[in-house]
Amino acid sequence: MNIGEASKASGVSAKMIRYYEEIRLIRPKARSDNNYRIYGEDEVHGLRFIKRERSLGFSLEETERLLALWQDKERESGAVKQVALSHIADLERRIAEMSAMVKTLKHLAHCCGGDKRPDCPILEDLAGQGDAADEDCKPRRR
Amino acid sequence: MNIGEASKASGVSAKMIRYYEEIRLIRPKARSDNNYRIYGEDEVHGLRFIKRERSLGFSLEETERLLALWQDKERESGAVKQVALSHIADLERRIAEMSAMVKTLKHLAHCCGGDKRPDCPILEDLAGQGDAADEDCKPRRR
DNA sequence: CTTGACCTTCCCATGATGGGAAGGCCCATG
DNA sequence: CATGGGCCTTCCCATCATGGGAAGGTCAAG
Repeated sequence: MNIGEASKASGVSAKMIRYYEEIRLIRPKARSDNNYRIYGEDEVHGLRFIKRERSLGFSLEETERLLALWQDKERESGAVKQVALSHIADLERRIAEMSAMVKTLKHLAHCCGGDKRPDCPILEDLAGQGDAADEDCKPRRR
Repeated sequence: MNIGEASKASGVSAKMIRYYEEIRLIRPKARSDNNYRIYGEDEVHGLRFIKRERSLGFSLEETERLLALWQDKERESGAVKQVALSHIADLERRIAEMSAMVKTLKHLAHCCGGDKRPDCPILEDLAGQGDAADEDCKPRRR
């Protein structure tokens, strides 16, 4: 199987397959006479594994660990679970951060007339004059 | 004010102040005889504005737009609100993506013994043999 | 006058991905 | 057999926001 065929079979772009090789995640089974990379079913399976991990937000570093655990038939499932739990915690921390941003922004946007007038509590807050903790919108001049 | 003093006053690193200058977000008021950048209160205010925007997750591109609107006293608040709303939508999309990841991972982790045995539904899912839609955990051999 | 704490510019690195150039290989069609 | 198109190869560059560090200039305190 060429790199193009492996790409189609796995859903991973040829560019990325070469990159994963560079950082030692996967290697082609062999090179053909004309120096083309040759892949088999195992490699394609590995690529799909990587793709699924990436879609779950694992970094390539975590991916490397999980890939090693996957190939180690003697692994302890606790090791895998630990990687997963730590990743979950990381995701939840980022979600909480972004949710806080959304909350603040929604409050500001709610208080902003969004019309043709220049008064804008969003800008006031960004400029540090705002009072983001205030539940109510400041009265606007008419 | 030197770049170091402006950095302390604004909370933005000197490195970043220079970078913001390079991409034309802010400029020092002047250069001193010895070619040092000189900042005034206005510039520090601008830096704090940028910092607050970044902390709310705006990209530097959005930051540039909001900064221009901030400085434009004739702006229409609707323009600002639109940037904010679009950013909120973006954040919410990313939160939803990550929440879906967390949900899947939690299910998998819940089903994983996390012990010394090698059986691991997390790896099975990653390998594409799993059944992530299944609400229940598969029975494990004892 | 030395020392240390600043400042300047310039280059490099991150993480994951894509774009593109230059050159080689192979197959099908004229 | 020749040519063209579609692969493949390697190599370099760009992204986004940030930091690290080198090499060299400047300034103030001891």
